[in-house]
Amino acid sequence: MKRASIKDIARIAGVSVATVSYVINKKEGSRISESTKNRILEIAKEINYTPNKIARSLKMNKSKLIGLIVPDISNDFYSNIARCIENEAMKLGYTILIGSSDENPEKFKKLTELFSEQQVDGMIVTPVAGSDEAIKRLLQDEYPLVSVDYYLENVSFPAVTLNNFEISEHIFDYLMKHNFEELIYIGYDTTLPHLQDRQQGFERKISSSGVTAKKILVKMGDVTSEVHAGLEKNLIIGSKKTALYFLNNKIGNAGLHYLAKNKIRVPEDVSVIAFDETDAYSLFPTEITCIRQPLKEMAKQAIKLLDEQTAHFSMKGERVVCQAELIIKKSVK
Amino acid sequence: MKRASIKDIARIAGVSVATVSYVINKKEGSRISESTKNRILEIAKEINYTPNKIARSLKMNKSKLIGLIVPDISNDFYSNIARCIENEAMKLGYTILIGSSDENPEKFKKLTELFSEQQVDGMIVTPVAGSDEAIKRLLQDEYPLVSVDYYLENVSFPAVTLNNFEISEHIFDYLMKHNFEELIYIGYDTTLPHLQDRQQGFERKISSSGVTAKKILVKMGDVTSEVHAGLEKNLIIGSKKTALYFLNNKIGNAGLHYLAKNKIRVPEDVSVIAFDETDAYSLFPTEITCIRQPLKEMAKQAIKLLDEQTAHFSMKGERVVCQAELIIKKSVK
DNA sequence: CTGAAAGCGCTTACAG
DNA sequence: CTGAAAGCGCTTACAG
Repeated sequence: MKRASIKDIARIAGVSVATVSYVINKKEGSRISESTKNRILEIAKEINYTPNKIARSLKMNKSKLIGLIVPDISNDFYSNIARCIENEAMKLGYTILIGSSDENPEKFKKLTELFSEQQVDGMIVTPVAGSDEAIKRLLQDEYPLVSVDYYLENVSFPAVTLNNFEISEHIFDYLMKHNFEELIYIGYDTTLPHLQDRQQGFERKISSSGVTAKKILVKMGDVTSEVHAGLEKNLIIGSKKTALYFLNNKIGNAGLHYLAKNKIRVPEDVSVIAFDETDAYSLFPTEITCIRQPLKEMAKQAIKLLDEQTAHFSMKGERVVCQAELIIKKSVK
Repeated sequence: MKRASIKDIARIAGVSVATVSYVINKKEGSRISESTKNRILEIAKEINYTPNKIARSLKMNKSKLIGLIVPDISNDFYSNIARCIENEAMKLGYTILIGSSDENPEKFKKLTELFSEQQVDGMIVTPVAGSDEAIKRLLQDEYPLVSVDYYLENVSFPAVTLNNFEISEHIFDYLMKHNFEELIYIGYDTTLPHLQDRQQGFERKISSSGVTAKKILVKMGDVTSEVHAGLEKNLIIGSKKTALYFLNNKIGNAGLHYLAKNKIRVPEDVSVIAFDETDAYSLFPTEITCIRQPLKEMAKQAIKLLDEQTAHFSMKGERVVCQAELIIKKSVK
């Protein structure tokens, strides 16, 4: 795998490496004669030259690499946003390094270290509970950083988030139009603020309305079985007119799985609203009313914020809030 | 983002960069005195030193980067295998660069160029129709390469594949035990050999059995609508005892979506077998009998083959065939 | 219009 | 036990 270098071209063309470099990089400022330019370009093609970006990176102190840390790239939501980020990154000439943290702060830290050693120009991360330390460290080193989905309260850096609180309020209002007697909402048992926002938006409305509401919180590790157990215990078909609100896609999947398995009809027996819009929902007999996150927009903003950071690092911690959208289908009656 | 270098440590410790390098890399051969060793390590920690892998890569001609090219990282199957590859890669100290080709040979080529410029140590790819040119080029440059899922007939390089032909034969035998009068199978309209194997294994059995079988081939671009149209036309509920065989996860999703939407019961109205095992299937009211690909095993083999290639490049083109498994659930009666 | 030279942060064979 | 030096493949300010 011996690759041709700028030196080889220079030798063959009988010019200096500087000249070759100028030609390859199409610098307009330094004017090389057309003839040498053409000769160099021809030789480059002939010997199959491809630039060595690593050498370039070393010299330029820019790798054009972005590290992306998600909880789990095999999770539908994250693979979808990763795809959007990939697209936006490519547009600006960046390539994506990917790592999954499994919501584990140790792994998260390892990944940040790995990526920073690989000299990524910045990272897009979804922090996890306990990752504050690692993040502060990166910020201390003035590492460009943007968080998507999650944000942290006690650390200030740019984040692309969702109007979680407001959309949950909105969902409550939407449900209330249908006169439900009981609401059951299922979320994570977590300290992560963006997920708490989702719950609290809903809760604020509940408390000022007097409707019966049951909250089920599940551990991140064992979503499926806890969601099933929670519904088993709390969902009594035929007693009251009930709506379910699943606060993210994993919970939504587990919840719908439970309903499918137990032949509980939607919306005849119970109504459902689920956060996130995933392909999987389409296999459920009823089209699911859901909350769509504007993934493309979020990805675009994240890359933009990151790219700005690479130019001028700032700790401002501006937060870009994207607007989630309620997609009304047929699962609420 | 000025980072400490080996030089800084050397200066502070009053030793040469060579000494620092030896200590940092824990070379046992060259024995540095305990006292300088400790001093260096302490300083490194104090000034927050992290090695610059790019400089190391340049010198060593090894980046510890692997490029992964899949058709679409947001597709459930590929994000799952990507996750497995990530895990296996990490074990050997590799980091993953990701790119999606969208089954587009131009994009595929771009990604190979991008990754090779980034000096990846090798690539794991799923070739697409028309990517032969780009692949040959890589092979010419003696670029370590492994294909997963897909393989190419006219180009020889290591591949991790599935026993597609045999598992389809096996599925036929399994279905025949249930005395179906009609089989409908849906696959891609493609020249890719591994997908043809899936069809042909099935077809060989059909022709020697005399059972009625309908083949539906759909274009890769527009799976959902074509699957729906195909089923609309060919699936007549109540006429014959029928089984459906979906040849991959995208088709499986589209097919099950059609059944769910039209309230066609499984297995009462029609039986179903689907390739791949995805979370999405769990939202379907019936547990789906499916073919599980051993993703972990495939990832492990892919990384192993690639790692071997980086040590000694060979064009042998050995093919590792992994065994798919029929997971019997409740969708066949 | 072109080249010599320094330097990015490392590693390593060699010398002492 | 430690250091001087070359070199990986680039870029770029400077000189001519």
